[in-house]
Amino acid sequence: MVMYLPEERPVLDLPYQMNHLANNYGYYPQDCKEPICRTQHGLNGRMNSPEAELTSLPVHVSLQDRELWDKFSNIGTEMLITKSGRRMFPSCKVTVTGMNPKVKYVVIMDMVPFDNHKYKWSKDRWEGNGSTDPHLPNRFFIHPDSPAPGEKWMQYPISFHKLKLTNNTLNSNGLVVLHSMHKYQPRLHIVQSPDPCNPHNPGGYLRFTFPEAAFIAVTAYQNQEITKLKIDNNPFAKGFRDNGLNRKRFRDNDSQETQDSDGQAKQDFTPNEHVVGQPQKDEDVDVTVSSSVDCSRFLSSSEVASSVTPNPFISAFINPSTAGGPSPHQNHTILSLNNSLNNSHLNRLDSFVLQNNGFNFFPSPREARSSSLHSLCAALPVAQSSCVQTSTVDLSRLPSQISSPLNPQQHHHHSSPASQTPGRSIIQLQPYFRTPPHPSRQCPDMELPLPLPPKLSRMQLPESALRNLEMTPVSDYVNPRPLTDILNRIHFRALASGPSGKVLQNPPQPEQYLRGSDRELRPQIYPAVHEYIDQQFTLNSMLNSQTEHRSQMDYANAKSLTEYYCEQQTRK
DNA sequence: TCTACTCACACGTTTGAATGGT
DNA sequence: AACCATTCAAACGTGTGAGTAG
Repeated sequence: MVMYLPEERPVLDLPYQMNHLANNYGYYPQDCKEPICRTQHGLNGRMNSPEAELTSLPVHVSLQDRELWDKFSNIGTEMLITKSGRRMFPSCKVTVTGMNPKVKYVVIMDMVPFDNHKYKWSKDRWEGNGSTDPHLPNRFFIHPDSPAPGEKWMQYPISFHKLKLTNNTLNSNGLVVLHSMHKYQPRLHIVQSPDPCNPHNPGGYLRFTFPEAAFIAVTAYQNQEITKLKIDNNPFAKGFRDNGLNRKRFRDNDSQETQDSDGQAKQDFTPNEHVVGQPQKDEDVDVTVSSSVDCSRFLSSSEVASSVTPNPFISAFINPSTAGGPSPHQNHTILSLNNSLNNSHLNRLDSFVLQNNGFNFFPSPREARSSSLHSLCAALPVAQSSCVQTSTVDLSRLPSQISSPLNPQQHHHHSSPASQTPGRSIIQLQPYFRTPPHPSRQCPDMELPLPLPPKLSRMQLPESALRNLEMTPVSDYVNPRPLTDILNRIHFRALASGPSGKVLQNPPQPEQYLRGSDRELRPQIYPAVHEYIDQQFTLNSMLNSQTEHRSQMDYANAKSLTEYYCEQQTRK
């Protein structure tokens, strides 16, 4: 486990080191963890402690590849944004602990402004360049494996490497839209599916931000050291290593760079490196199994009513009769919500959905609108064993300590701005499961046939992990735990995506799965935090928009995802 | 002139279909 | 027929540098 010592982190000589917008709480002591929990009860705003499920769990999140992130952060991370979308490098990979292994969760990521400033690259450093452009509507990247049981989320790091950034506001291909020359930081949302056994329990909602993953969005790299770091660490950029000598186009150019014995350009940013307590590479044995799901759809507020297909995972439950069944490449959804979505707009959306579906599940459009986050989750499959309870949190009681990612010494306490945080912020939810869960939910998912896992990419394994595999003593091959772990994880993913693959003979039992807390490597731990209510509304609104689609669903006959796919298979 | 941005390009990786062997 | 390993080509991800717009 790697302990993170904020006081010892290097201070980057950049303007605007303080993060005024990112309600971020990465450095709370664990007992300061405060959740967001939404419920239809508890108007008093108090957290009914024993009843809280997700929010009462010791859920912690830690960012993976801290060594790499620190290298970038020490220089000033830049992320390329292009019209067609660019992946992040490093990508966000997080490990989660403390979830209920049996309860299903939706994991979402978005980018939030780091501060109120626009930047410009001046010679060799970033400088402030006026105030920020109007913030773009949030677009949320729902992890393609969502929903999945906590057991699965905790088993291996959750990778968001397929998240793409763009500066094209018109792009509707599932990209997260950012402003160039602005600073952002990733934010993770963990949303618990509500328990159909207990309609009064809408589950909970936690949110985490990662200040050391903050970056400036650029259309072209400004800092050559960042370029060099990317080339040296991103396998896709191998063609540019050796100072580009591998490239035919530049082969004739003489390089002035010093080369090491392997012909690799030496990195020269060491003066700024000050990585505290980072694991040695050889110790870094975490393995991330990437998802094979592709990103291609998103849902913006303006498109809510225009028949945009939501996440197939979700749509399978929204309308099982029309969903297309399992696909080798499920789309996942990015939702775009405009905070300024007004009531009239919402009313129009409600009317549209209700009228066009000829289906009046919601007692009223208003109720549909207020259904919020957990209405979406109600449509998601929920683990049989989940018996979560209702809880309420009084946000006004929560600490709001903010730490600057680049200058942690500047920790300070500050209370939530009155403009952003009402004294007591209670999110009310309406549960939509009105009947007991389908009897087939008595059958645990584990009994389903086990599809074969997709191929493991060498690139998705850290170099150290590869070295470990290559150097593993013979005796270790007798008990190849890493591989079984990988297969176990893939098994879990496959369960979530349907029994469409091949079958393994001995599917592991749930008890065999590693708990996240059992992992050896636990870098920076992020206790859960609360957020300002307006930001809650952003996600709230986002999920409301999905709720509009849910109106097609007959909740009385809601099926689990695996159940649905089983039916699809049987029909074939 | 400067800055921010777009695009085509070359190179490397990933992916899945096709093929052949057991 | 089923399974497995290998091969191959297309698709994709990457930074570069020339060109463009304001």
